[in-house]
Amino acid sequence: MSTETLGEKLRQIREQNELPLRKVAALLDIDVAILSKMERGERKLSKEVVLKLAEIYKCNPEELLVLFLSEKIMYEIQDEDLGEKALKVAEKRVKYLKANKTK
Amino acid sequence: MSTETLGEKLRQIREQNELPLRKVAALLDIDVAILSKMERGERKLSKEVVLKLAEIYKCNPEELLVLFLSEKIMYEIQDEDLGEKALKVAEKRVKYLKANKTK
DNA sequence: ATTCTATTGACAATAAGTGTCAAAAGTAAT
DNA sequence: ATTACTTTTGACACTTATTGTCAATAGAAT
Repeated sequence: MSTETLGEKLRQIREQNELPLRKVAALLDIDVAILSKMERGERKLSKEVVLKLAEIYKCNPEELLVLFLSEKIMYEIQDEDLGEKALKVAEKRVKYLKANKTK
Repeated sequence: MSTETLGEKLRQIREQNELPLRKVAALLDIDVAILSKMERGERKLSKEVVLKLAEIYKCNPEELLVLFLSEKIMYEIQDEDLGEKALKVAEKRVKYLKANKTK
């Protein structure tokens, strides 16, 4: 199982594409320092940035978005003993909401 | 399936115990207004408040805490299409962490 | 040494969350 | 309808988080 963080994965992709922070930051229209921190997990990524990065690197946004969301989730439950139970309850609710979306 | 919010459930329990907001708020050492808002979902509940309420109402804290955590999770994924996938990834990671906790 | 890249920390600006209070609204009983 | 009690609402100050900007520093490559 992959235990890579989103930031680490994004850095890896950027290096594969041989793009410097400078250029990517320019495309994102954010400061290099922020992007650097995002890749190292010192600053939070936003959904918008993740989507833009998927475009820039021409990769499937879904995988990145799932990782992005799951990290936000992990952050909420931290090391709670009841984390797993809470996840299961959340899953049931999401399914319920999806089933009743149109109603 | 229960689609009740934590606040609604807490209000219900309080009413079953026939306690006014005033008294519970005093026990919690918070303002009545805040408790009122918490029960109606206008203010966020904290883990501490949830635990204290479980004591006050003499009910099992686990159920309340699971609901508390799952609401925080739901808040993060909102109505994201990928929410369910993200939940599954988070679950895998939690299990992984739990398995490697002592290492 | 120079150039390009990346990291760090300080700082200000902004947004988000919290606590306090008092006025207003709702409820029930007499 | 007045009284007593409970609850809701909104304004406000206060604190805490988050975010953006910038410049100095460090690292790597040539």
